[in-house]
Amino acid sequence: MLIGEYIHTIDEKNRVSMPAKFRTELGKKIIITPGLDSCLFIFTIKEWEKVSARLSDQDADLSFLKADQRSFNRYMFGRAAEVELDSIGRILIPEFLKNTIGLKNSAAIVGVKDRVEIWNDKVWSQNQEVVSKKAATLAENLGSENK
Amino acid sequence: MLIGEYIHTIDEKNRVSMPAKFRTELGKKIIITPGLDSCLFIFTIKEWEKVSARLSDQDADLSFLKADQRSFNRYMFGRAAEVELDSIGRILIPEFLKNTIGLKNSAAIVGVKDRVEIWNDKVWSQNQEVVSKKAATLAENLGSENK
DNA sequence: TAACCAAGTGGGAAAAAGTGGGAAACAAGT
DNA sequence: ACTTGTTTCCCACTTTTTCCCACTTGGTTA
Repeated sequence: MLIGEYIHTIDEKNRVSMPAKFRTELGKKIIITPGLDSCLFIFTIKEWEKVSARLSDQDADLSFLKADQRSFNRYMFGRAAEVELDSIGRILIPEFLKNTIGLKNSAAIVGVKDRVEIWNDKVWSQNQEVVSKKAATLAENLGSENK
Repeated sequence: MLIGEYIHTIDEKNRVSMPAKFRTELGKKIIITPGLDSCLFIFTIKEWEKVSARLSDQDADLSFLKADQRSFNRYMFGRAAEVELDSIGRILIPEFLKNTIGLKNSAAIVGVKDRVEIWNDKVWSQNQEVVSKKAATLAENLGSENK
């Protein structure tokens, strides 16, 4: 399971070290896409296949309109990239993805169970501050929805 | 069952000794997360699997489509860490978790049935004072009511 | 009371992880 | 073919983490 938060540098060549703890589970090749809430999503190849199959499943009840589904798919697929880890575990972040979430030279790399997220580190910590205050409430809401 | 309160030192390398009484029950690997009420939770791997499964199920493959689920998963998994006890029973507290609850060089380690909690020792003792006063009042009220 | 043991604390040295940068390989345009 | 610029690969430095050993303290036992 991918968990934990790491702050790593993005160097002038757009390289970032994957936290060592993630490398075994991620494997050598990964898929990186723009995510939601201004971060990037990183999936293992396997996970990506699952996710993309479900997303493009026309019958799936994703609770949004078909037109929306199409645009959403363009967003997810059209801007996805397959990236390889170099010999010491770094990945190269495509320039266009870097720009979409305003990455500079420091990123938060976060394990969220089945995926990894990449954030502008400042945005990440601000977000977490807000969320941690709401955590109790969120937990309760999810608890009741999951019924 | 995990019970009792211990005050232990956090050294310069962020290490804390698990109370010897907890070690057998906790096992070699544990999960440490931010808890509620400004403390950290420590779970056994088993307990963690139960907790995380319950809180994140929904539509597992596409759980990232729901905003609340995303925030909560980020909080839950992004700020969790799998930690191993060293040969003499110490754990390493990740810097980011230490900061979230303002840990300095002394911590209260408390057994709470299925989990262990870690508190800033001052916060812990203040909390306990408040609670014990309430307890006394409660007891008195109960005593007179029970007439 | 001395010797002993278990638990907690501290610190040095080796190993691993993260960072930076140069040079080879490749591509594109002139 | 040559220059220019980008990408990839590799090496080297620095910092952090991990592993191991040793000291201390308090309680127990001979």
